[in-house]
Amino acid sequence: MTHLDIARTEPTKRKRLSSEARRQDFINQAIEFFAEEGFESSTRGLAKKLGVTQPLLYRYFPSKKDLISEVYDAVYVKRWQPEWEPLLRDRSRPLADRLNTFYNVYTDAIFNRQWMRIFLFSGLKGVDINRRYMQLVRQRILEPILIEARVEFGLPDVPPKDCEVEFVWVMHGGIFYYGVRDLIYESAISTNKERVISDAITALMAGLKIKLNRPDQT
Amino acid sequence: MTHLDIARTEPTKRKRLSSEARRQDFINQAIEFFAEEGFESSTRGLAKKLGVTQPLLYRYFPSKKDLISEVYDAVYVKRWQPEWEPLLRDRSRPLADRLNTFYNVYTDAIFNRQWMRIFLFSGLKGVDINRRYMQLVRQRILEPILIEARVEFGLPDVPPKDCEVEFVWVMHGGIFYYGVRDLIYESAISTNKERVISDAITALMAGLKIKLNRPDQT
DNA sequence: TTGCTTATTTATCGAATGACAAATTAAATT
DNA sequence: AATTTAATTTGTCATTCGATAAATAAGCAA
Repeated sequence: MTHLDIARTEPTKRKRLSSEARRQDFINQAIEFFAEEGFESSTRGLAKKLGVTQPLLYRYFPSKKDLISEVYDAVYVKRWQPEWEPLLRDRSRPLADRLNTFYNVYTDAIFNRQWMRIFLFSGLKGVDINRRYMQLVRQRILEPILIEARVEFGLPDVPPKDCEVEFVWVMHGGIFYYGVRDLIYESAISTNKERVISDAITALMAGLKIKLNRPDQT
Repeated sequence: MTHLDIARTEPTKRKRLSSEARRQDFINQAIEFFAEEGFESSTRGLAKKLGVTQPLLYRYFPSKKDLISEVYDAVYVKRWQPEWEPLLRDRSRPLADRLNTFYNVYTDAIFNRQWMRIFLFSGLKGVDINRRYMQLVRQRILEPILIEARVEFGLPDVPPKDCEVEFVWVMHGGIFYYGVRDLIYESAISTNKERVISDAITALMAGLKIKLNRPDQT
């Protein structure tokens, strides 16, 4: 809608972007659009948001499916920061400190309405990239945390057990779900993210201390 | 689909259910259908699953929207058990025991693919009943847990602070998200629900002990 | 200017959607 | 068996969907 042309003084001075830049702009706006309306929403709705006609989209993307794939890629792949893992593994700092820093920067990256909604939408669709993201979290975040915890507690360096990974998953999921309540359900109580994270990490460390020191079945 | 009639020996012996029973059957199958396919899916698809024609649905429900409302009601309202709260408040047992019992029966009620998917779908749609459910969880589960914890720790009976509720939310959300990983993403590692719950409660109790005893800003 | 290339729109297709009215079938009642 | 009532199907509508082809407009090079 919005008919920007009408509001504009210069008549139809259409700045032509390079093909690739325009394409990127389309993808970015598609992220906003599909995050809000869901992937079932029409390409006509998206074109309206873009201020262009619907068939033009097919000049830039072969099909709606391909456009959505680009959206996934921009959200899941391009917003993952490889420096997160070394941050968790930096043994010059106490683990609790590292965890606080990490979860603050990690949630800075993913705690926004678009990321969260696209994650949930795609999860319900059962797309493959969603599963791969979960594996990435396990390998690059949760298992490193367990390894570092054993070092911190002076325990022998054995590979993390499944039920230990699950335990860290619960804490991680609790923080993630705080973001869902805040940004999607808009029902979070405290908007003090740092505080929520530090409390969760306190409980995680206390729980890990108990759990890792207990001789375990499984 | 399925063409049950063909498999059946007696020809077209169509047992006629009472109107209300048939309606309930439609709702139950609609839960399955929309949980799997999403609420955007067609009434024709649902009719196919039911083995009837699509216009028949409009004999039982004025519109698709009304049918979906019935689905929400059946899932959110009718599966909530009022005895959960007294269970949490039964001071004849240690709180950790009560929490274990409660979370096992609570997850028995909600840890199924249908409930979870409908919860997530409706959350993304931002329907009102979703917000009301979150308030119910807070009032009937999380705040009672905090009150009972203060009693357990011999602390004065003051109303729970927001950041304390948030802390319990994180644990609750962690358990909930375990269900999401298990039933929707199908990426849970341990399928030992009881173990996951008891570990989470251990961490919750340890975290609460630290948090409730610490003089707190906010 | 002229011609060439690329971006964008107009017009349209076939399929699928929610909904409705009328015809048909089957059960219930007399 | 005849009649009434309710359940179900057939047929159809206006709209919307993703996608394509052809026409137009705009930038660029000569």
